[in-house]
Amino acid sequence: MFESADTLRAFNRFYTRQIGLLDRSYLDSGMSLSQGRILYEIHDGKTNASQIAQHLSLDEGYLSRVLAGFTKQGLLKRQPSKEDRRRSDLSLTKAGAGLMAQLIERSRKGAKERLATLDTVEREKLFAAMETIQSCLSPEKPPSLPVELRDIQIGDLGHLASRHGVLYAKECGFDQSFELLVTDILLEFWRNHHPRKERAWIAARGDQVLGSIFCVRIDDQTAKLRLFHLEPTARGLGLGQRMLETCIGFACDTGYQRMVLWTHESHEAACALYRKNGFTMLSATPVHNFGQDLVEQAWQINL
Amino acid sequence: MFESADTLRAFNRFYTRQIGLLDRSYLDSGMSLSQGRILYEIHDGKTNASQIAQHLSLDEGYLSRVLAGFTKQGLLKRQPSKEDRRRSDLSLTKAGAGLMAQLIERSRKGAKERLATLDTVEREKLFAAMETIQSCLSPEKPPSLPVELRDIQIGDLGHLASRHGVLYAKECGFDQSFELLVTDILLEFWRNHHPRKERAWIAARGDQVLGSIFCVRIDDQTAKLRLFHLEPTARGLGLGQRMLETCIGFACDTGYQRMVLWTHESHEAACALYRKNGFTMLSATPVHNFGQDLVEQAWQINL
DNA sequence: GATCATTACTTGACTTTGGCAAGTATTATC
DNA sequence: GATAATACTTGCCAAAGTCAAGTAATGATC
Repeated sequence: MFESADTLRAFNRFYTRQIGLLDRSYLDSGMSLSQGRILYEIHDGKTNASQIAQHLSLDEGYLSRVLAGFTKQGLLKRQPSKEDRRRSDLSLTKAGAGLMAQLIERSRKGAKERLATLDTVEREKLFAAMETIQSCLSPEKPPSLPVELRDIQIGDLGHLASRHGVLYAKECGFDQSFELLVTDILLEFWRNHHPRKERAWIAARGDQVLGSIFCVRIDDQTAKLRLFHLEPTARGLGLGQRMLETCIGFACDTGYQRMVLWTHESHEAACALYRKNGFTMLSATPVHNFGQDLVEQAWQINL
Repeated sequence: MFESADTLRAFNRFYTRQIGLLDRSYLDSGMSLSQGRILYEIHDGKTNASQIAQHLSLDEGYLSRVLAGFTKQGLLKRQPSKEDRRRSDLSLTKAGAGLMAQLIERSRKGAKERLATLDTVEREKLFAAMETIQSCLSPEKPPSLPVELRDIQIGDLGHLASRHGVLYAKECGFDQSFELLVTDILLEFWRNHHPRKERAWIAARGDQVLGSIFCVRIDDQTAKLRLFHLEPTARGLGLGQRMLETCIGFACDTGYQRMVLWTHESHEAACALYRKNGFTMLSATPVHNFGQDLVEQAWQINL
């Protein structure tokens, strides 16, 4: 059986090979990969041996000898540290810095060659992907951005219409008319919504939109829940519950007596959530809509 | 000065470290990383030594000795191949397969631990990123999908509105009203466009939308070019020119006498493209629109 | 302020890794 | 049927890397 961990393992194998190609005789310098990495770390500002040993997880004995070798070749200066006389302060000599500059140039050239087969679009995607991986796998990774429920902003209208259209097409086979309907609803909301009695929340992490929920006014006593959706990848995190609570809470605070909503029988997860939160189903009607046979349901909750 | 190649280099360093952590004594098996990789390749179905040597870029001499070692330890069976008697067919013994299963289990456990800190959304992003990197950097990578100019489909309406809204907000400081206007135009097009006299093209690579261009009817003699845009990452590939040619070509074939368009002075790249393709500017009018002071331009070409 | 533990290295002794070149048997190619 | 190429194998060797023990300095504890 396939496990998601295998995806990570496959990538590790892939990138191990990728790096292996750069390996033997680091950039034709006659240095090993390890030596090159050590020199790079000094160039990069590491000033003592144990830092480097830890960062690259190298044996200190081996490192010690490599550093002695560098010193002998005139690439490295070592001075006993003033703060801590056990340590040596490491710094490159002119020759060392010169060599490093050469190596960096060569490494850049290699990287450029790799990138040459890619156009701008692919390159952007590649870099974005690399950043994602680094931020996900770094042990010091900043705790992932919190999911916030924010107000609607530029770009959301179209994005929500698009995602509703695509997801309902994929999951329920809806045709284009559904996207148009959603667009109409969104336009109407933007142009005419009552700022205090109506509100939309976008669930977002950073600039990634995960879902939406709207509360709109039917009359002074009745609010309507609309455009509730969650991206498939964001399901199962309790986010739907949080959004629903927020929306019901707003309707309560605003003074509505009840909240209604329309949905379809096939949305089982959503229906379960409505029921759990105190909604009851008022009616179920077979209809043909958006190119599909559906059972439309009306739900209500007293606030 | 920073070069984009440095992004790749930094990622290589990052992942080298990442892999280095798995390195010494491969998963506590007493095997080196290389040995572990070799065993894995046999498990994975490689049946002869030169295949493995090539895949892992290892020395054949070294490989030969490692395989001899495995055989001695009872992990590996080697039989002279029937098709080619220079080769040996490699396969794991029961003991070898058992060890491999253990190692895979251990490796999975490690991978799971890594992934445990991530939630579903982040994991999805991580896997998508890994796939991107593999497909970009694989030497055998399928030549990147071609950019096609396709018809409009479900999800495009909202997506285009959103991207127009966001890009114009970012690049020109436009306010929300622009996204609403674009949405109206798109809705109108979807609902009422003349199937033979009007047309939209979406520039897309796979499921990634790169830009759009529309040709709509003003009257029997006059076509109008609308909603021409390119994602920033897709600029400089000659794609704009291709889209413009396609659009003008369609207007010609359809029997229009001329094509008009509206744009703003600040869109210098687009204006240059229009001029290059035979458009002339008819008028320039200062206006206040979308929250900005703009110079609106009308352009025309005789077909 | 003496003692013990820890850190930052160094050194010696050793094993493993893996590169290079030369050799053998087999197969492909012209 | 000669020549070239492939699929290994073997010997030789240097470099890479490990392990354990040692020194000197610092930090922690009572």
